[in-house]
Amino acid sequence: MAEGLRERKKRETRQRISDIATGLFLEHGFVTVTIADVAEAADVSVNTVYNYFPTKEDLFLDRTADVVDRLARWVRGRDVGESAAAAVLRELREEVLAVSPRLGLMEGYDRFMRVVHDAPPLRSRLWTLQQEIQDNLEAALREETGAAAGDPLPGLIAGQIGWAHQTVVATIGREMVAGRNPREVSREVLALLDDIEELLGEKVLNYAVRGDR
Amino acid sequence: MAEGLRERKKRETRQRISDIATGLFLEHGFVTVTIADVAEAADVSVNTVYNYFPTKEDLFLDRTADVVDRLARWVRGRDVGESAAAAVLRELREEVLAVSPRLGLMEGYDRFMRVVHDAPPLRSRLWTLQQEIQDNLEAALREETGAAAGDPLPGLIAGQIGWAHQTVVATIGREMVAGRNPREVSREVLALLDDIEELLGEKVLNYAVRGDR
DNA sequence: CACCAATTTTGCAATGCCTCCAAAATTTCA
DNA sequence: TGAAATTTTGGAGGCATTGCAAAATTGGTG
Repeated sequence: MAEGLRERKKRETRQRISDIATGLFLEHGFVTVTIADVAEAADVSVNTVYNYFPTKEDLFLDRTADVVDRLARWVRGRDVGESAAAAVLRELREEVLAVSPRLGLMEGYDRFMRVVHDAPPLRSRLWTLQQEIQDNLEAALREETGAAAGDPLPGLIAGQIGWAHQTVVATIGREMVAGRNPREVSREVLALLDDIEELLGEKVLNYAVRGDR
Repeated sequence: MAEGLRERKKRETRQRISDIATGLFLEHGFVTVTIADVAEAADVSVNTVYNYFPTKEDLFLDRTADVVDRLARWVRGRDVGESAAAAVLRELREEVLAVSPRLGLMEGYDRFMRVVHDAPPLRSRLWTLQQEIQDNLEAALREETGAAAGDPLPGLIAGQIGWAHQTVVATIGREMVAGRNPREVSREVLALLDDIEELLGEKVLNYAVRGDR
């Protein structure tokens, strides 16, 4: 089923606005660039920008749909005999070892993080994102373990796993902003992951182990 | 040395604005009430409000000076033979057992939390507060342990202890908003603290034990 | 008391995010 | 081609926040 001209143009317009906005933000910072600037550069009206993006932050932090499910997906996909925490640590190690851009291990990520760093609204947005990640993780843990409704454990475990993930991401961001190169940071974060695993309690590391069959 | 008339009036004006603002926010919510409303109710100009409070959020979240040091203070004051985490858990248990208003265990705290709950800027402010608490804790841990500059452990331990604290505070807030009464919540959170302690790793629970002498 | 200096309060203008609403332009389809 | 649906646009306005300079208040001095 072919996609209509209308849909295509909408998608293109949206993408163009997002790209131009991102470019401007990377160049001049988030606070400096106004929505009017973006609109003018994209050759649309200010209202059209608001047609596609509810807030200014959405212009910069667009592709976050897959990251909100990341931890939940990793947990649901854990191996037989593997716990939720172990699965997340394993996936984290794989990404870090592969110097994956998904975690920010890429050339130019420092510029991106710097923009976020000195724009409070963007940092605030990342916090709510982290919250969503953790909520989804908690929901996944509840489903996977069939925990009772009043059981606080899934929330607590989600908090611990979320902390580990958040710590890794934050460290990568900090080091990249500091000007380090991705491979260096990768090596360092692998060591950090070992430290993190050593800190986690047995209960955490053995929660929601996937049974046989 | 007596305090001049000028200083006294300043302090009084500031307090009056803060009180009136808090009252209005509790009554009508944070988003609904404008700064102009506050100014009019306090019988000052809008600019005078900004003279005392940098942002609207500061009108509601004023007295936060002591809370940013809380965890660091608790750690610095830990007993001989007691670890940092143990000290924080002990202090938390004492506050919860005493149904202390400092953690939100008081009649009327639900209204306060409800205002925060549905005002994104206020929640955002609380996140930065939590960050400050944790940074101060990390600094305290570094001082107390004399950890090397590059050692990631103080930061990680601060993260774990901060998580425990944050979890307790968040739970209290959630339950109070749900309409539960303080004593009930106190009992529940004591159980939660046991769960939390069971989840923490040995390394965390034994970090920065205060030596003899 | 009268006056000067420091401090505080206030008014005014402006910027920027964001919302609402209705008119104009564009695209789809019969 | 023409009506219907959709998108774009313009304009007005609310609100937080900032900057600036005038006006009011206060403290101390002669």
